[in-house]
Amino acid sequence: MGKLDEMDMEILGFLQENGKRSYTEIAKLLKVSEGTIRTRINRMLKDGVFEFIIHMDPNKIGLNVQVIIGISTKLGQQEQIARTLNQFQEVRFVGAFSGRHDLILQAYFKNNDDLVDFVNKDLAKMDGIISVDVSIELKQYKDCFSYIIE
Amino acid sequence: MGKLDEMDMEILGFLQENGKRSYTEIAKLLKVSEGTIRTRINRMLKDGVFEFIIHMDPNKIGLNVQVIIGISTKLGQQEQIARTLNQFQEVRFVGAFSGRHDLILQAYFKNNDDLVDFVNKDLAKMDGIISVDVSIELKQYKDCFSYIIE
DNA sequence: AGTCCTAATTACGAAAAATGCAGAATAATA
DNA sequence: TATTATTCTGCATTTTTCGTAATTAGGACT
Repeated sequence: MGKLDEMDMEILGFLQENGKRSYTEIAKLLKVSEGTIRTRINRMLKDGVFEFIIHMDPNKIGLNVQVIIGISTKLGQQEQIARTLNQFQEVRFVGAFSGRHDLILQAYFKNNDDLVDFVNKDLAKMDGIISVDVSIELKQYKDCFSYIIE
Repeated sequence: MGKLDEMDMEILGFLQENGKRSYTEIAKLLKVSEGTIRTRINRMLKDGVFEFIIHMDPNKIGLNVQVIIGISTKLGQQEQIARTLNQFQEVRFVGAFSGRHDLILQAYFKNNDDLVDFVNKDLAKMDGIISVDVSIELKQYKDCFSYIIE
């Protein structure tokens, strides 16, 4: 999988501003042909460099309780716990981390009851969890997906 | 801003699988006209229900150090600190939380040096920060954007 | 029921974009 | 320089989007 060159990064730069930009428009901006942009975008998609998605506002679709949960796990059980967490639709993000918590996850719930059920039933059932540290989001200041620095 | 009905949620359900689906395709799937899908998508975009974006793999664009940082702030200075954090390109997410940390942020860096600079220079300069708890991502298990549960 | 009003849906032609490929240009290697 | 592989361009075809007008559906009210 070849490395990205300057033009690839510029294409990503335009797309991160607006995922709906057309090949044609980007081609005009970069003064190359439409086919060039198309080839490069398809290659990057194939290589998993990026994907076209939608970003929904959780609150607007009824997911009003957003949390970040730090989990300490018993040695050797981290991976298995992470895989179990993966399977929950409510869980948006799971990662293994160095630092205070072994695993950190982000999850969205309709309401507090659903969160409490998740923590007290689903998490409580899992073997190998030492401790759980729940942080409930009170206010969101930033949630952006444009992290190419030009 | 009206509430979303069943068809809106179905449209979001299709788009969350693939942000490139066409009006035409979704229309066929839901057995309505293309114009209906277009009208509804445009209304949801106007209302901020969702947006079309790309999701880049940080590692594939050279951002190999991903962190979650918890920050404890002095009373009354949280908002101002959050706004300062917003301005950093490296910072992808900032929220105010209940729990152990007042603010939690997610950020991506090219390398450890850039992370260290951010923590020891940028964060250290900010007034009102009591403590900082850096967790470095070792492995990502899940990072998905499909959180409509059907 | 019937009328009025509003919002949602459909229909359709025109413009724009995506797609599939062939051929030209470019770069890389021997 | 010749050769090969890769990238880029140009163009015809198909598909999608877009603008808009006509139609339909659903209330609210008499």
